[in-house]
Amino acid sequence: MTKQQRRATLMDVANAAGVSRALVSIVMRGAPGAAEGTREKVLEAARELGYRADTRARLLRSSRTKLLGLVFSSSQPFHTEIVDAAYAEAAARGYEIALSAVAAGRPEERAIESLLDVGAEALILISSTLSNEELARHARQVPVVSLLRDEVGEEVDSVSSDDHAGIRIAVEHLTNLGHRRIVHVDGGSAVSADHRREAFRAEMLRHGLEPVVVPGGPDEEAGIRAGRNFQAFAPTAVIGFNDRCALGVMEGLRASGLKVPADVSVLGYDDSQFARLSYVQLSSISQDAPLLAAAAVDRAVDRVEGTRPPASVVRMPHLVVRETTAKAATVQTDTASVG
Amino acid sequence: MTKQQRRATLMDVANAAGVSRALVSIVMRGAPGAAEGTREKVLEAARELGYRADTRARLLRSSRTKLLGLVFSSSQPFHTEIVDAAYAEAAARGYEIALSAVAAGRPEERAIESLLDVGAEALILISSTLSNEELARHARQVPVVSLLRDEVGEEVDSVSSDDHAGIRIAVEHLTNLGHRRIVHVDGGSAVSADHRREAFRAEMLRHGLEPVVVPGGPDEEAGIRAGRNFQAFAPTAVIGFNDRCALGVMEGLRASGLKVPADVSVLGYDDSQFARLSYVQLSSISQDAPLLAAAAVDRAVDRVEGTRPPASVVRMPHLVVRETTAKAATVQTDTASVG
DNA sequence: GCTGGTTTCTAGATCGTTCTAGTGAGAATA
DNA sequence: TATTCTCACTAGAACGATCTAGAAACCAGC
Repeated sequence: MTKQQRRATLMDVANAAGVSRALVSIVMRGAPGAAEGTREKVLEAARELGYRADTRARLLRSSRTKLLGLVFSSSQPFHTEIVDAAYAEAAARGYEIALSAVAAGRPEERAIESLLDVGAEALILISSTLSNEELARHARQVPVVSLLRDEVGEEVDSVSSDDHAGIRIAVEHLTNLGHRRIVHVDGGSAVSADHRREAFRAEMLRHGLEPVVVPGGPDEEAGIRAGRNFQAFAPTAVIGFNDRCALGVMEGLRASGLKVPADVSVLGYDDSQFARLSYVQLSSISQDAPLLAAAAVDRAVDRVEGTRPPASVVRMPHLVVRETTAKAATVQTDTASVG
Repeated sequence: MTKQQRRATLMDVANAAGVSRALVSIVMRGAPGAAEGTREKVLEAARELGYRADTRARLLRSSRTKLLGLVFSSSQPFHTEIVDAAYAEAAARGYEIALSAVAAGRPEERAIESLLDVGAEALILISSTLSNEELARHARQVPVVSLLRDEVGEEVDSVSSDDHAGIRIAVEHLTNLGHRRIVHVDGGSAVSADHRREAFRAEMLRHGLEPVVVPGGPDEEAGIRAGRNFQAFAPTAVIGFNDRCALGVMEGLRASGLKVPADVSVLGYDDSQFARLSYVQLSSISQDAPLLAAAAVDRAVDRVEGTRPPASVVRMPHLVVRETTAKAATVQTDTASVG
C-alpha cells in the first residue's frame, strides 16, 4: 500500500520561514504588505516545501472559487467544441471551468447540483431543457447563463444565435442557386427545432415557395429516416436541422443513387467538426461556437463580479459554403418559374 | 440586479429543527446516533431550506469528498462514451464524478490540477500521455487509475483492454474469411498505436502472411491519407487503428470506386457510436467501454477506501461483426485490378 | 435510591486558509 | 519631546463542515 504524504500547509511554510501564517498568506497571494526581503524568504521556503495552497480552504474562507460550472451533453459532439472554447476564455479571465455532463440516467438537475457542490459561482447551461421556472429558481442562488437557448426569463442571462437569421441565410443561399423545391428536415423535439422550423416556413413563403418540412431529429439516423419521407417530393435541396442530420440525409440520398450536390444540394447547421471533415465538406450555417462560448463565459464572469445585470445576447450566424451546395439542375420540371 | 440569497448551512438547519449542528451533520451523513423522530424532523427542515452540504467545508474537515476526478479528451467521442458509463458506476457506489477535459491549450497537467483543486479523492486518466514518473508523482498524493493505457508502474492502477488479443481476433476473423492481403492503418503516435502495430506484425507472421503497416492516425483524415498509400498493395482487407480511422479508409475506398465489403473488407476498433450508425454498420473490435469505465471506477473507489493495493486489470476485447467484413473475393491472384 | 449501560444529543476543537483589527517600530511633522 | 503617519507584521476570529469527548435522558437491576 502506498503511503500518501501530507501536503505542506501555510503553517509549515510559516515555521520554516520564521514568520506568521498571515504573512505567508499575503506573500502567496501576491497581496501588498510584505517587505521585499521577507517576501523572498517566504517564497524560498514555500518552494522548498513544495507548497501549494489548498483551494478548498482558501475558498471556504474567501467564498470565492473562481469556478464557473458548465453543463453539457456528452452525446453532442458540438457541445465539446464549446467546452474547448469556454476553457480558453475562462482562463483568460482568471477563472476555471467545472464540467458536468448530462448523460443517460443523469438528468440536468443532477448535473447542476454536482456543480454547486464543488462551489461553482455561476452556471452556464448548454441547450438547457429546464423550464423557465426551474431556471429562475437556480438563478436566485447563483447567476445562470443559458447558452443556445433564449427566452429564458428576466433573471437568467442568455447567449444564443439568431435561428431565424440562420434559416433566412440558408434559404437565400439556396434560392440564389436557383433551387425552388427545398425541404427542411427538422429537429423534432430538440431545443431550437421549433424556431428553425417556423423560420423555414416563413422564409419559404416570403420567397413564394412551398415550405415542406419533414420530421427529423438531431442525429444521422433521423436524417436517414427523413430521407425516405421526402423522396416523393423530389427536392433539389435539403436543409438539415444540424450537421449530423444533414449527414444522414446525404447518406440516404447516396443510397438512392442521387449525387450531392449534382442532383441535390444539402445544407447543414452548426458548422461542426463533421461538416469540416475532408470527405464531407458540408456547406453549413455556422453559429460560431467559440464566439458563443466566449460570450457566455464573459457574461457569467460579469454577473459574478456584479458588473452587469442579466441580459440576452443574440449573435448572427453566417454561411460557410463548401461542396455540398451547388446550382440547381437547369431542368426544372413542373415547378413555377421565378416571379 | 438580482439579489443572491445565501446558501443554507448546517447552522440554519439546526436552528430550524431546534437541534445542534452536530446532530444535523449526523443525520445528513446517515450516520448512526439519531432517534428516528428527530431524524425526520431534521430531514424535513433541510428539505424546507434546500440545504446541501458544502463539499469544500466537508473535505477540509474530513478529507472525504466522495468525488472521483476523470480526465478525458474533448476531441475523442469515444471518451464521452466512457464518461457516461463512469457516471453510472460512480453513482452506484455512492460517488460523484468531477470531469476535466484536455483541450487545445489545456494540457493534461492542468486538467489534473483543477480536479485536485475541487477535491477529487482519486484520478482516472483516459489514455494519459504523462510519463510514468509524472503519474507516480501524482500517485503519491492520490490514487491514480490509468484507463486504456497499461504499463504505468507500480503505484498506479491500470484498466485496459488486451490490444494484442484484439488484433489477434481481428486478424483471425479476416483470415477465416479467406483474406490474405491485409493492411493495418496504424494510429501514429496515439496511445495504443505501438501495441496494436506490433501485435499486427506478430499475428500476420504467425499466419505466414506479409504484415503491411501504413502510417495513419486517430481520425478520418488519417484514414483517407493512408488509403492513398496502400492502393499499390491492393489489399482485400484493412484493419483501422480505430473506428474513425476505418471510416476514413472506407471513404477513400469509396472515392476510388471500390465497394465495401465486396471488394475490400474494413474492420474498425473501439466499436464506437460511429461503427453503430445504421449507414455505417462497421465491423469492429469492441473494448466494451462501459465495462472498462465501470472497472476503472471500481478500482478507484477500492483504492480510496483502502481495500486494495494498486493493480492492473486487463479485459478481453471481442469482435462485433456488422456489414463491412465479408468473404474475400474468390479470385485471389497476385495481380490486382486497381488503377 | 444508587449504580451502570444504552441511546440520544451537544459543546467545542479542528481542518487550512483569509480577513479584521490590531501592535510595534521607525520616520516625519509639529 | 510629543504626536501623527506609514509600513511590516501578527493574533485570533472567521468560513462550514466533521469529530471527539462528554452530558443528559432513560431504562434496568439490585
